[in-house]
Amino acid sequence: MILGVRHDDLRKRNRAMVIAAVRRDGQPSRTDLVSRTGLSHSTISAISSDLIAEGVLRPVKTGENEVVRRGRPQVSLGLEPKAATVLTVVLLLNTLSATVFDYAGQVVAQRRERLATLDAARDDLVGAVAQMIEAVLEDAGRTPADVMRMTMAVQGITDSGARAMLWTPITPESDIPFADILEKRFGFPVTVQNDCNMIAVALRARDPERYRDNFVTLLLSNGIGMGLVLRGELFTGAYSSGGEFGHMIHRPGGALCRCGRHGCIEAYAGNYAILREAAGRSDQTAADADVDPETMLKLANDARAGDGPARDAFRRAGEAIGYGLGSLFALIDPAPVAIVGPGTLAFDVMEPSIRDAIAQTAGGQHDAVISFDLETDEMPLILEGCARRALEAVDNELFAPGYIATMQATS
Amino acid sequence: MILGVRHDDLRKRNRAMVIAAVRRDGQPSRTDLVSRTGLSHSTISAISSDLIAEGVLRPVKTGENEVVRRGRPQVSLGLEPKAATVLTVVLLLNTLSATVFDYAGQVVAQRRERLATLDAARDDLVGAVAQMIEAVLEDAGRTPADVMRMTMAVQGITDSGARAMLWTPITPESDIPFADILEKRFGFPVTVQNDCNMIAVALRARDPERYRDNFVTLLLSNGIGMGLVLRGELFTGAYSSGGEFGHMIHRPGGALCRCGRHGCIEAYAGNYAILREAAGRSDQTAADADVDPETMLKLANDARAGDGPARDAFRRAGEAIGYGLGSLFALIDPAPVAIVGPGTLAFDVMEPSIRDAIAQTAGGQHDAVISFDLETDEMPLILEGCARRALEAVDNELFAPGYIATMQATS
DNA sequence: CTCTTTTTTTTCGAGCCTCGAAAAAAATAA
DNA sequence: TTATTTTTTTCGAGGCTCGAAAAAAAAGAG
Repeated sequence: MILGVRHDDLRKRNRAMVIAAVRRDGQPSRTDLVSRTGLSHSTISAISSDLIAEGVLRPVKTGENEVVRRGRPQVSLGLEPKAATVLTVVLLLNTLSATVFDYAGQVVAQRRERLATLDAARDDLVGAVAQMIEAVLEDAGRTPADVMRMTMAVQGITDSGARAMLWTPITPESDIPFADILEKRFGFPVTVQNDCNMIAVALRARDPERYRDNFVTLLLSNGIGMGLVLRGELFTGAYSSGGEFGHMIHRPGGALCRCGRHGCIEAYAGNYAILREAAGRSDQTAADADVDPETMLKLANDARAGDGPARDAFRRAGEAIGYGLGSLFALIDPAPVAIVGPGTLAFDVMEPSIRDAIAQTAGGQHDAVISFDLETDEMPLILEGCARRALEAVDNELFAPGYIATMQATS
Repeated sequence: MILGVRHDDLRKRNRAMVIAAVRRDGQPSRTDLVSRTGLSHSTISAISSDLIAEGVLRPVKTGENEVVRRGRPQVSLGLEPKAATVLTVVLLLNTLSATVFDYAGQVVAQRRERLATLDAARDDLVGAVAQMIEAVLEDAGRTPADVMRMTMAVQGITDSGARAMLWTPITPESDIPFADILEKRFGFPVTVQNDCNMIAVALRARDPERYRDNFVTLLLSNGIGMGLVLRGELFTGAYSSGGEFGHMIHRPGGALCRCGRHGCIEAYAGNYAILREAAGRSDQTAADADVDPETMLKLANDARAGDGPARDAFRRAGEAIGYGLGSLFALIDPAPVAIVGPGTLAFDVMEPSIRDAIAQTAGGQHDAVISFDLETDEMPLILEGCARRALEAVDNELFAPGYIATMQATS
C-alpha cells in the first residue's frame, strides 16, 4: 500500500533529522543544524527547544576549542546522556560480552567472559547471556526497565527480522530466537544482528568520508564474514542477514567447507583451510573449529620466508577471496574494502594474489577504486556498531515515532 | 547532507502518491484512493481536482463492469492521455526500434528496423537512432517539443547515471554518450538503461503480486543478462548498471568469454558457449557474435534425444547458471527468477542441472522459494519497462517536482 | 564604563496543508 | 415523491514551516 504523508509526520521527520544530525556531528549549534538540514531558524529553534524540554538534548558548554568571535556565541547541543540506556551483547566463539551505554553513547558498564560456546547446550547459551545482562545492569546501577533497547551481535546467520540466530559456527545449536526469549524475560526490545553487519555500521559511523554509500567489510578469521553497504544502507538478504560471501562458490565441487558443502570461498580462505593446505592435509579433511592466532602467525611467517606449502596456501586463499570479490564487483561494481579481524595479520601475504585474481574478473575493470584498509581487532568495531544501531533505533522509534514506518511505506 | 522536509514537499509527495496510485491501479475512484493512500477524503478531493484542472487526470466513464449499487456512484479517475508524450528506443543486436507513448501508456506510433549493428560505425549508430526518432515522431504527429522524456534501452553496460552505453556486445564501439547526444539534438531529457533492468521494471509492473520486493530476471541469449530488484528497488551498481551476472567467475581460468576474460558464467551458458561445446570445439575458441535460433533449437532437440555432446553442453550451461545463482543467493537470499529470452526454449534441458547446482550451494537452503518463470519474447517486456520508466519519471519530475530529490536526500 | 556592531536565537504573523464533521450531490429503494 | 445510501465537496480548526523582526549575548571602540 502506498501511504500518504500525514501532516504530523512532518514534525516527526524533522525531529528525527535533528536528532540524527546531533548524533552524527557531535555537538552542533542551532546554526549548524540550520545549514545541515536546510530547515529555517524558526523551525530548528522550535524543535530543539522541544527536545531540550523533553530531556532528549541539552545545551553544552563549548570547550576552549571554540574560536573567540564577535557576536552572540553559538550554543552547542549535545545528547542528554540520561535520556536513555541501551544494552549490547556480543556473542562470539568462546567469548561473551555485554555493555551498557548511555544515550550519548558512552560506556556505563562492561563485562566480558570466556564461555565454551562449542560445548554449551542451547539453554546454557541463553542462560549465560541472561545472567550477564543481569550482572552488567547491576554494575551500571540500572534495571531492565531502564533499558530502552538491546542489540545483540552474533557470529553467523540471523533472520532478516533480526529476531533469531539461524546458524552459527560457534555452536552446533541453531535457530535460537534470542530476541523472543530475552524480550520475554526482560521486557525491553531486542534485535539480533550479524557481527559483520555491525562492523559495517561502525565503520560508517567512524569514517563517513570513506565509508558512505558503497563499501564492503570482510572479516577474515576461521570463517569469512561480510558486511555490505549499498547506497548508504546496510544490505541484508530477503530472509536472512545475507551477505554470505564466504559461501559463494569458488570451485564447484571443490574443497570441503565447514558448512558441509564443497568449494565455498571459505573452504580455501578460512583459517582452517589455510592450515589444512599448509599442513599438506587433503582438502576434504574436516575443518578445525578454531585455529589459534599463534599458528596463523607462524604460517604467515613461513609464507613470508619463501616458497613452500605455507606460501601456496595463502596464495590459494588470496585467489579465492580475489575471485569472490571480483564476482561480487561484477554485480555491484567495485567498492572500498575494509579487511577486519585476525586475518589482517597475514594480509600482506595474500594481497598480491587477491589483486591478481580481481584483475582477471569483470569487477577488476576499475581496479583503481579498490582499496583495502586493515583493522585487526574486530571486537571494538562490533561493539560500536551494536551501540550505534541500538541508539539510532531509540532516536527514531522513541523520539520521532512513525518516522520509519512512514518512510518504508513509501516504496 | 541531511535534508529536512519543507512544508510544500508534503503536497508534492501526496500528489505523487495519487498519480502513482492511478497509474498502478488503472482507474481508481476517489474513495479507492482514500483507502490506498490513507489520506483523508478532503485531501484526496483537493488533490484530484487540482490534477484534473491541470490536465493530468480526468474523470472516466465507468464501464458496464461496475456493479449497480445504491448511492452516489463512484467516479473513476484515469490518466489524461494528452498530458504528456514519451518516447522509447530499444537498441539490440541487429535491431532498432522506437515507440511513442501517450501519458496513459498507450502506443501512438511504432517503428522497427533491422540494423547491422556489428558493422555500424559509431556515427552510423547514433545517426540511425536519431533518424528513427524523427520518423516515429512524424508518424505520431508529434514534434520533439512535445516529448517530455525518452528512455533508451541497450544491450550491455550503461553508466549508473543512465547517460551512456559503456560497453555492448552489439558493436565494437564503446562509451557512446547517447543521452548527451540526443538531448542536445532534440531537447528532451534522455536516459539510457540496460535492457535487463527494463525487463525487471516491466515484470514488476505486470505482476506486482509475484514480482515485488525481491526477484531476479535472467536474459538467456548469446550473452547472459541480469536484472535485479532488491527491497522493491531496481538494483544498479555504484558506477554502472551493474548486475553483470554473466561475468561472475564460474571456473577460475576456465573457458574463454566473449569479454576476453576466462571462466565467466557466460563462457559456459551463453549460446555461443553451448554451441562451441556441443560442436566439440575448444573452450578457448573465440565466441560467435550471434547464434541463430534455429541452431539452438536443433541443439536443444539433440539434447532431448539423449546423451551426447549437446546434452553435455546444456548440462554444463545449467551448472554454470546454477552455481552462479547459488552464489548470488548466498549474498541476497533466494528469490523468484524470471527466465527471459530465446534461452527459454531450451530451458527444460538445463533446468535439472541448474537445480542440482543450486542445491549444492549456500543459496540452496530454502530452495522451495526458488521458482522459475519463463517468457520467451523479451522485446515486449523491454518496451514496456522503458515506457514505464519514462512515464514514472514524468509523473514524479513534472507533476510533483521535488519529490524524488527530497526522498533521496533522506538517507 | 557605555555605546555600537556583530552574530545567534527566539518570537510572531502569514500562508499552506491535512483533518474531521457537516453539507451537498447523485444515485437507488420504497 | 420521499427516504436511504454512498460518494464527493466544503469549511473551519489545528499544526507546521517560513521570513522578518525582535531580543539576546557577546566583542570592540571610544
